[in-house]
Amino acid sequence: MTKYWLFKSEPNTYSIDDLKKDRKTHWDGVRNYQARNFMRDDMNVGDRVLFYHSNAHPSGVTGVATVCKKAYPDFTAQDERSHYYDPKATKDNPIWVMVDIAFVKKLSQLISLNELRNYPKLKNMILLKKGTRLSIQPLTKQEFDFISELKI
DNA sequence: GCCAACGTTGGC
DNA sequence: GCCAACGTTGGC
Repeated sequence: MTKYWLFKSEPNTYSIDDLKKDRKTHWDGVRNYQARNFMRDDMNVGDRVLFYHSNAHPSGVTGVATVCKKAYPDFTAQDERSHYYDPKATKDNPIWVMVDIAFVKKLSQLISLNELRNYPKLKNMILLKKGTRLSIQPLTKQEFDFISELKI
């Protein structure tokens, strides 16, 4: 069954334009157990992804992507030179995983966090709940469809 | 297992 | 840059 997700990224680090240029990328650097578990346990090839710019001006949804490779070890956790290095990660116990995502489309206009807050249909979105900082969040099909069709 | 201290996220 | 909210760490 297709599932729906929201991925946050700081555009300074990796933007929708970077993904458009690269066509696909590995989603490295997730160091939160809940987000990891979503990737490891629930994500499958073909799942749909909303691409969200965080720490941006403004922050908001900027595009759509799709999962194109199931979870596998995040090798940056074992690379001492990486910003994402985790000394506890080993070959036998990589701890952290990543998936690959592929570019689908960039929205004609960013849908800002403020705009999202205005839609009653989205009032239960995890993103809009106070205090949630999860960088990978599940969406309902209704949420995904509604948002991805707001701007062509 | 509790919880204070610390680090991080991310909107503003 | 500020700071609220949250997750993690580590002493006990």
